[in-house]
Amino acid sequence: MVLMDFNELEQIRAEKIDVLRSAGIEPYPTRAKRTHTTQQAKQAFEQQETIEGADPIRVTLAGRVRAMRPMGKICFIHIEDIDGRLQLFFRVNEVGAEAMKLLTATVDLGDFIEASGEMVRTRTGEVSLLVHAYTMLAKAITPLPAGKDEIVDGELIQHGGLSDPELRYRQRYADLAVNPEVREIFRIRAKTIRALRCFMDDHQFLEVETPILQPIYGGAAARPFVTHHNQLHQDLYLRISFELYLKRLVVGGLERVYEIGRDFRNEGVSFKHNPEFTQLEFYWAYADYLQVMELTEKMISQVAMAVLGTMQITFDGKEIDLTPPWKRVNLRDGLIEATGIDIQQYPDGPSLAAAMQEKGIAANPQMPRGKLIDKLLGDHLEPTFIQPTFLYDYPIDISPLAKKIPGDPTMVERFEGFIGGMELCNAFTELNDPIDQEQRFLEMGRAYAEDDDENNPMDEDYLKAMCYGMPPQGGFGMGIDRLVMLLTGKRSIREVLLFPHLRERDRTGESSDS
RNA sequence: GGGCGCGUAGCUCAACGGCAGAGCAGUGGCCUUUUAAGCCAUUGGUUGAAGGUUCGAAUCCUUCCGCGCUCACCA
Repeated sequence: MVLMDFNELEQIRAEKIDVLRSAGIEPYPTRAKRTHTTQQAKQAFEQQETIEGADPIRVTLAGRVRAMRPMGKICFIHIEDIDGRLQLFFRVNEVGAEAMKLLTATVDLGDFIEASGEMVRTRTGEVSLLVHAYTMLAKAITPLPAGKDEIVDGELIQHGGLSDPELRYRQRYADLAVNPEVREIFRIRAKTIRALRCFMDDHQFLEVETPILQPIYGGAAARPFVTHHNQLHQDLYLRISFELYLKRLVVGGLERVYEIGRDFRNEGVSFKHNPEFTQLEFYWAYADYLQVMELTEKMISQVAMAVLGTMQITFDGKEIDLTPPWKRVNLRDGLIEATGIDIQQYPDGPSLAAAMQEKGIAANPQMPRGKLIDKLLGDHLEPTFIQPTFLYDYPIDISPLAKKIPGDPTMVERFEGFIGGMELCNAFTELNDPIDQEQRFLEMGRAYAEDDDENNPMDEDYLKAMCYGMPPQGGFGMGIDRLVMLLTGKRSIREVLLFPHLRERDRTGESSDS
């Protein structure tokens, strides 16, 4: 029982709850009566101040106590609310001796309080609320993990605040309460998603929702999470992409569709991977991957402008310019330049692996050709693409849902977008030939072991949809978390997820018996 | 999963084989314009867990738990 485990500091605060109750004060009242936020009150005051002999501005503010300076018969408290901090000025003259005594006896840093009075300027010129009456709104028992801070030229300088990453992620509420820059990350995240939505809507894309629980997973090479429907006695998978469902909708005549939602992949966790992550996918009938490329650079640059007001961002100490057009690099040419290997000359895995080994690049000859190429581009191209770059024209064997380049049966019309040395998006001209698609599924099946989870099962219903006729279309997928990383300058995906996945804490403290 | 690093008071950190400490927060006192308020006094620890080496372990060794970085994995 967590409430039995109060430490000494919490015990002392919990006792103050009793002090309040015995003074006839409810420490958790049902309602608040706020009339202004801190900034509204400040603005109202500053406006009124210019008028000679104007009536005082009377307000009721509510917020969390973030600083407290009791000085005997007066007391200064800074409260913080959604849009900033404001100083409360308590004087025994206004609030009375009894309330003054209770203030210092029962109010702690972290408590939510409400105070009403008139706006004034203190001797040092700070706009403050001269408090006539105050009430407790919610007594905090656990002290915030905050150090002291000061405001210098409007900048908040924290002295010894919360920095332990584990505590920050496990107790994100405490992190948010204490670190305003963390709150800002999630404002940027919200703005980013809104800007993406606006962009898609403005381009006549219809927002849709497709199943998260799927009987057959597909659309990406990834291990799925498995779950079970009890009543139907049916295993279900959490989706690893939206692709196959969205393209069914294009078959149905919804020419432009998009979805923003969560994907789940049962894979390793890293600074750019979380088991669940947010994805934008769109499908665009009668467009090809070149049009998608143009729409992509337009979208990202416009989103940056909407969110940050600029197309110049700084990521990992590097200046990045998102202004279109972006650099375009042909995959084959890029690999020749970076590694001296012309993938065209090595039609299968073993020959390509041998060529790689000759260049001193570790390569497993057992690996399929596509995976080797993927490894080459991941190691030798991806990290070099700091400025926005489209890498285009991929080998067919790592792109089973993309359409062949006319006249070249080994390559497909596909591109990936990279920024800051990180893959951001993946797109292609979609394969719409059901017979070709069935072949690709069968080839994929052969390339993977039967028990390999990445061996995507044949989705017969998807083929059936395609048999009804699927218009040519361009498709696109992007990790929104990574875009938010770029826009906030954060190197870890965990920084841009409110509740990143962490291993379960060993609650008992006993060593595991496994 | 492998390698490296880290885990000490509520928070930020010292002590690196010899009495577990500081600042902030807390508690008591003084203080009617402060703002990292100040002054005086003071509480607070199973050093992540378990085992081992040693006269003696926060410190050295082993195992485990968690976090970080990194490699592997990751159309």
